[in-house]
Amino acid sequence: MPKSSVTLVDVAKKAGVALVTTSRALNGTGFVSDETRNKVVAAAKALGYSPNLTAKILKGGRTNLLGLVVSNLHSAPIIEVIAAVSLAVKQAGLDLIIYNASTELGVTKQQDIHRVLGSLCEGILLALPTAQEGQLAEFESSKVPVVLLNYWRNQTGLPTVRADNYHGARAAVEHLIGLGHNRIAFITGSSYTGQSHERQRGYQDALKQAGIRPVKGLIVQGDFSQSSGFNAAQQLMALPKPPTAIFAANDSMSFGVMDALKERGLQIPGHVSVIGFDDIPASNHVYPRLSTVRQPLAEISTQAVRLIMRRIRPEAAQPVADDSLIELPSALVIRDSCGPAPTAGLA
Amino acid sequence: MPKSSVTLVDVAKKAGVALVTTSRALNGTGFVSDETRNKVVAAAKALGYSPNLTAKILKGGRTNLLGLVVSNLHSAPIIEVIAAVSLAVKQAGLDLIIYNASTELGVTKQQDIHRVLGSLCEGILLALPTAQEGQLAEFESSKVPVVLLNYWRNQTGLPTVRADNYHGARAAVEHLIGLGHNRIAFITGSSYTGQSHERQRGYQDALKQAGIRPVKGLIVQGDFSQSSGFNAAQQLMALPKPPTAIFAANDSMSFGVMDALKERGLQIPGHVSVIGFDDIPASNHVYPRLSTVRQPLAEISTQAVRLIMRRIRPEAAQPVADDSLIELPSALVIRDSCGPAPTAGLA
DNA sequence: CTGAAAGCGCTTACAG
DNA sequence: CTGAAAGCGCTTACAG
Repeated sequence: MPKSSVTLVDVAKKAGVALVTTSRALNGTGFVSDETRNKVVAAAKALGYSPNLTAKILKGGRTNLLGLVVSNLHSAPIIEVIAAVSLAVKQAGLDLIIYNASTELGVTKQQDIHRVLGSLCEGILLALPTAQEGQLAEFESSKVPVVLLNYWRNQTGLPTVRADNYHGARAAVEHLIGLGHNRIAFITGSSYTGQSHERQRGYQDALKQAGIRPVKGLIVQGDFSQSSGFNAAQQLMALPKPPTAIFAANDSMSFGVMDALKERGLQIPGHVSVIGFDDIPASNHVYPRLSTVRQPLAEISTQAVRLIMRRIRPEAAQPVADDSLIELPSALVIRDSCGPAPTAGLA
Repeated sequence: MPKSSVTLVDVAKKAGVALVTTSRALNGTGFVSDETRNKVVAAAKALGYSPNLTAKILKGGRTNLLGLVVSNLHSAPIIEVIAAVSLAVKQAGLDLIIYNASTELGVTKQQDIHRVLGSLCEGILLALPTAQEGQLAEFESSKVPVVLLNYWRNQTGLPTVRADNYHGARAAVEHLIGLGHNRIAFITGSSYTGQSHERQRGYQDALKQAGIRPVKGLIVQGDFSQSSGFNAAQQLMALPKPPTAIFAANDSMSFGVMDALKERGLQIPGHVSVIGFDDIPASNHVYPRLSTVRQPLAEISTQAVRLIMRRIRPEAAQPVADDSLIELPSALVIRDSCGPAPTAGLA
């Protein structure tokens, strides 16, 4: 039984003052003479006192804790989000607790998350791209503020901060078109996050705008994984008229595409151009360096934290009109994986 | 003020029974008639009651929470650890809270971690390869059980579960020697985790055992990052007598090595063999697929959770002799990036 | 500037 | 099977 924690009364006794004075001395609340404070602080230190957070919370005090729920640790963007949220929360002077709600875990009932985080945290950030309506319901009636990050799947009453997938995808495809490509393939991601759909819409509108007739076979189903990108590229390059450029719905699939292309002895971008979406750190390290669309993950995270903070510390926030949906622009990042379309004569 | 949470007394009032009965009915503790239980459950549901975790904790109840502290989200192995620990904790019937103690966050004083996690969790797992003695001191006197994962940096009184880096590295180098290589380079990781040191020791002993004279210039300093692997490989291949095989202290650096080799037009493993350490998921997806040494991260995580569980739920554990240091074997994984040493004649 | 009292929401003995 | 009481460790009014 490691139940031997020292409490405030122990410190009070040792310092020879009242319990309440001890509390004040340690928290810097109210008036305490310097002499008393020093005595108390010394006693606390001598005893190795550390306050019991839960008692504080129960008393209605602020926990200074924010919760972040994530559902897929094996996705590079989510790691960026975690890092950025950690930093933003720190800067706001609070602490962050992360909860892994991976569905692989099976047993994870959304109710658990809410029970645990709901009574511990002052606010909750949800990075749950695949969450279904039912899962969100619990949070919609939550007593603590909740914000959604990069959520596209359904309508929801919850405030949301996300990237503009549509215009980012358009920019990628327009870049390719500008390089002279007109046989441009698209590899989709999993359909259930909604993000892939937005990117596909951007792809299709860019083609239409340029007067390029869409070709059915040039859209291939992927699932955001590197190997699905590999397979999709295999399939595309086996076409009678293979594409000269491939736009994958995320960077991971682009890596798979590059591998498949290299295995066929094809040069990037000499023979085929490749462009991705996300701009994860690895994209700047592969060879050739991947052109892609940058999701403003850091800014999304910062804004989401700002939204939460505005709700839990209204006194420190400047009023803003409407912030129930913030959509941040994605930016084209041009590196080395896209080049001019090979001329027909040489192809 | 979202202070409108329904409490046990609300439920009790609505159900028309005493507070204590409500508690029992909801927790399945003690005797409650089916009729009463049904009434209570119905009332709780109608009110949308969700128990206040902190009050439970304060009463000395179990929190059913374990904490995991990590320090570098941008390392692939740590992600595996998080995933595996999440799963193991789930299977043990508890919940996991993750705390990001990245030093990039600057402000993170170890004390915060301890204060927050210490009063919330029944046990704490520390995946802090770079932690210094001082940082660990706080945890050594902790009232809640603490276990270290993959810690090598210093001596510590804390129970530790880790991979056998030394024999894993030896196996990697012996594999290379078996393929006829005798100019084998080693790229170190950051020195401050202690892991790189162990791997280097394995490298050196394998060479010695085979009667291969160590060459100073064949050991190059890296820092576990992909780009440091790239640079190290550049440097190595610029040597008058470049190596025919490169052993990098982790997989990320191996990727950098491969990129550097490809950029020089060298074939892997035709011209140069490459082997890494970790076996992160990407290693099976790069081209060519990377031979490496597999850290038993999943098993390390499982064992660490088992250690904690034994301490916080002694009744459910079978007694074991000594478990203050568990070292799990690393396994050689042979894929496509290592081949026979090019014969001098052809080189 | 310091202290005695009440209470946060819950559970654990102790009585019926 | 059900209930009244005490108390977990702390903080916030309320009095001196």
